[in-house]
Amino acid sequence: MSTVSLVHSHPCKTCHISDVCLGSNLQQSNCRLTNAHRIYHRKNTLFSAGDEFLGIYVIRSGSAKALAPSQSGDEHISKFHFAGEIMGLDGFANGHHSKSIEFLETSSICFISVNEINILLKNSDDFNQRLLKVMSSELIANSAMSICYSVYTREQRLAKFLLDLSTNFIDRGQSGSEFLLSMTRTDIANYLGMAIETVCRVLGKFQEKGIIDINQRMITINQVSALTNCLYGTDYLHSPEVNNSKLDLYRASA
Amino acid sequence: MSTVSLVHSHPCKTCHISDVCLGSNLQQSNCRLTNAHRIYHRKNTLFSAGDEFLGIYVIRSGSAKALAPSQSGDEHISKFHFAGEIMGLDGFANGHHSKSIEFLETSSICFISVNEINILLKNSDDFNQRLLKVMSSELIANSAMSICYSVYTREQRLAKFLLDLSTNFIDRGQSGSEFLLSMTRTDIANYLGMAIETVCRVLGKFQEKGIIDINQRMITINQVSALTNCLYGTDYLHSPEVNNSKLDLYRASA
DNA sequence: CGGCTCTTTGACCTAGTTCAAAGCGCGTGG
DNA sequence: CCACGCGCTTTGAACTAGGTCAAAGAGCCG
Repeated sequence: MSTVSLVHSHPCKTCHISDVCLGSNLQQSNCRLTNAHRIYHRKNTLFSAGDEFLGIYVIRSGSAKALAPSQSGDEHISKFHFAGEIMGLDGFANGHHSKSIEFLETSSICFISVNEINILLKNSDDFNQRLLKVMSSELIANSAMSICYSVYTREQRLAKFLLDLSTNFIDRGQSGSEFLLSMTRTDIANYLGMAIETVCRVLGKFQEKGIIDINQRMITINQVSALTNCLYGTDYLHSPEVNNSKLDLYRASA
Repeated sequence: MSTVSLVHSHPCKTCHISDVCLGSNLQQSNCRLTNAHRIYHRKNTLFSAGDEFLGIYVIRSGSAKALAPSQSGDEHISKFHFAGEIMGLDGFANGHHSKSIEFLETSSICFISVNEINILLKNSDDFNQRLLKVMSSELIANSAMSICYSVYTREQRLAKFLLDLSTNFIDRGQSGSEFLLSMTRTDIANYLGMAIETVCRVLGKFQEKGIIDINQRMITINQVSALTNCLYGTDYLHSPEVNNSKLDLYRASA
């Protein structure tokens, strides 16, 4: 099993996200990847729609948004990316990216070139399986988003958004109940397919009910159960006489 | 390069969809696949959400719908599948299918088992690349659907739906302007995230304008340009004084 | 012919958009 | 240190696209 060639490099085995990273199997072969640790800042672009597909990118820290261009000129945010996720998988289809990636905050990025990918595919069954797994998972996540767009109310969309963020943070060892949003309300509205005013109103309603506290970009989720109920249960929000402890109880027994 | 083992089999090189099929590279190795040519009928199920991932399925003829279950009990149609397409790619993520597949009409299916996939991945770079390509393309198509759900009006959704169907039929060598819908209005409504009544009304409007003719499940598209205008242009439908030849002209020069 | 599923049409109603305007926090320059 | 401007957020009021409800037509099969 050959070692991937390298220039400016960083051994995967010492990377702090190696346990979630697609490339973590590379530890075994003590491989190093070129271009690791490149830093980008807010509003920087990783690549643009139409750019040649040079490789895939692992986000080590920070966050970014994936923008799909539309004929009408404006762009649709198709995904927010967080640490551990892979960006650029859309490039396999035809050698060009169909979306752009723009960072929301200072972020550290690890690059795996097409050449390196091909070598890894040839030499590592594990890498091969992981890549398929990642792409398959993305397909499933997309399906979930489609359902969100096509049948959820705006309240449900925001509930799902907050819950997804929360589990995302938990997965990365951070607090799932208190975190900072790296995106603007406008970004959220765009991503969820609703008007920015509605985002504000719904978040306001959640806060009124005591389900969350929101201060600028700082979010505290007080009652996860109320959010899951909003998503899956019958209209919890429209029966204000039900108190919160009951909701929590209901969830625990469900 | 080894040959894939087989039981009841059919050589890929003689398959009528070999030029669009993922497995067509297998021609080179003169491989055969097990379980080829299994026939399913309307309302038959290929697999259900939660079922173990045994392999992927190529649809040789006919059509099917992919159903994503939701907590509320009802199902969302996440995709219609036609000849040449691969079904079951969602299984790579965790070894189980997240969606069900139900046939819309009598269909012929070719099965490629997990075992065969792994052998192919090991022995054929081409297969490997194709599989990534197919999944990446699916990711891109999903993004397009997300935009459709999140920002398009119901008219635009139906325009996109008809145009997509049309190009689909053309790709398979059939007429893109006259074809039979294999799905019900209810299916279309579910897929596009709208009420069935709205589907009827919009289709009725398209017909009134002379853009399409629709008779039961039989569709004739008279003016592709009007549909693309509906999708991308400014509100064509609300300026009835513009006649169709002008629209066609506009499109040709665009 | 009766019962079935699927489709169409009409009338009403509401969730969510659009438009308008004001509040608010933060960085920059004087 | 303050004032100004700018990007972002919030809130209110009016409007509408599209959903829901209801009922009737239309093909199809035993």
